[in-house]
Amino acid sequence: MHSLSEENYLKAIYSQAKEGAHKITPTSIAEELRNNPASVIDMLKKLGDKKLLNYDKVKGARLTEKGTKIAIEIVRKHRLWEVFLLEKLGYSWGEVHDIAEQLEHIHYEDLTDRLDKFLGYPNYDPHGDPIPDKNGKIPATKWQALAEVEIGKKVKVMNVDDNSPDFLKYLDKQEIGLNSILTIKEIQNFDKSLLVELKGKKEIYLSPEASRKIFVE
Amino acid sequence: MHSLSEENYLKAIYSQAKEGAHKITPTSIAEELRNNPASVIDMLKKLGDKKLLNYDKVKGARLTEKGTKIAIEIVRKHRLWEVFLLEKLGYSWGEVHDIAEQLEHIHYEDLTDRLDKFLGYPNYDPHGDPIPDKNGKIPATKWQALAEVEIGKKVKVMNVDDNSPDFLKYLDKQEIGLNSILTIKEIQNFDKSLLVELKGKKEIYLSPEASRKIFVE
DNA sequence: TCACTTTATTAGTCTTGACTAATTATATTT
DNA sequence: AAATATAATTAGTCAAGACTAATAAAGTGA
Ligand SMILES: [Mn+2]
Ligand SMILES: [Mn+2]
Ligand SMILES: [Mn+2]
Ligand SMILES: [Mn+2]
Repeated sequence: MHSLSEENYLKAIYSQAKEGAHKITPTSIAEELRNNPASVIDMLKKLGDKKLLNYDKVKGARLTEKGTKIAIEIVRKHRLWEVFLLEKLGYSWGEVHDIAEQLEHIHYEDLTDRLDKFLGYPNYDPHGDPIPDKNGKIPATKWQALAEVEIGKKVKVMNVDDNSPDFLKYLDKQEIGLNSILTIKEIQNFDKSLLVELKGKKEIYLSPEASRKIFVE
Repeated sequence: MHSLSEENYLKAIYSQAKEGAHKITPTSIAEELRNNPASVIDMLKKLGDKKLLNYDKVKGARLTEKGTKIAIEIVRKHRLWEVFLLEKLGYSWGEVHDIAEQLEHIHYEDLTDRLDKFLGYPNYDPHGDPIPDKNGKIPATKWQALAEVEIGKKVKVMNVDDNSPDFLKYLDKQEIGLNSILTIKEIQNFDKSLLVELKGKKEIYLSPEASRKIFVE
């Protein structure tokens, strides 16, 4: 098996690739892992030796098939544990991420699949992120940032792009969660803030930053 | 928080004390952790500096109150996770220990107590070991080794003293588990093997080693 | 008591995965 | 193009936690 550190690197690189980063650099990885580029370069060398990725200055870091597979397994575990923590232990969606960050590194024959079964084979985690299946297949999702939605449209919240406790607590306070139904009432000209109607409840203003982190269909 | 390694040392020392070891030495700890006495001495120094234990050559290692508290928390987590793995994920009692060995090191506010609640506040783990409560209280148990039971007595299996997959698989094959009802039929003179009747099922021979690891009431 | 065996301890190394500081490459501005 | 800023890389260090080999201390048996 791979060390906790190695796994976190693979996951970080995978997630940047998934977000469409055109080049994954020591600096970008260091930022994500909150460590420094010199450390990252050491690790890139090591993971390169293990054939889990290729790194060169021009193309940046790219996971090999083997590396991708491992990253996806960790993502799968992470998201399944999040579901567990929310549904079975009653944590809020703002708390589950940090705990799953640890649980994702527990390895044992069959553990992930049993957890999956126990949870009833969920397709999405508490933040609306898709859970890879046993074979690493990930349901494609094609949601739209709330910021892109036209005025007047009625949409459903499917995903949030920022799992930080801060942001999620902010949404909790606004009473926005997954599956909330929103209608765009106004877009402020001066800063692109949105005025949205939260179905049946109230109207609220959302900052442009927030509206770029909320995905809907 | 303390490192995974530190926690494993505290747990090892705690468990030897619990078993009534009159002196806990670098060698005995090294044996339990499958590492070597020189490493243990380094760690004893470190844990001593942190006031988690006192070590001297004559008295051996003794946990302080603070050290004991931490050890009990880890034991609590370990046993609760074992219950989870058995009851919710369907692992056998021979598999749960190794997984719990990893899970016991996951830390997060409230996690243990929520798990406890989710599991319905169990009192014993899958091996019959008592689970410390929220305050570290451990239900006293006063069971008898099967090896000590008189001929003719009918007893119930309450605990097994060896959590290794090997031993537990051996018991599975004999169809002995927690709560099995046994009647001692014969004690072989030449080696103290027991002939026991497994209620309603069959008669089997148990080696003296096995009968010292099975606790009954 | 003396030789022998077992334990404890120290000293020195090693690996992992960080870090800082210095250096070299690349990009951006002027 | 030169000056400047940013990014990548190298070199050297460090702490944690392990190990081996060497030495010191206890314990045991004859
Ligand atoms: Mn992680
Ligand atoms: Mn998530
Ligand atoms: Mn452990
Ligand atoms: Mn147990």
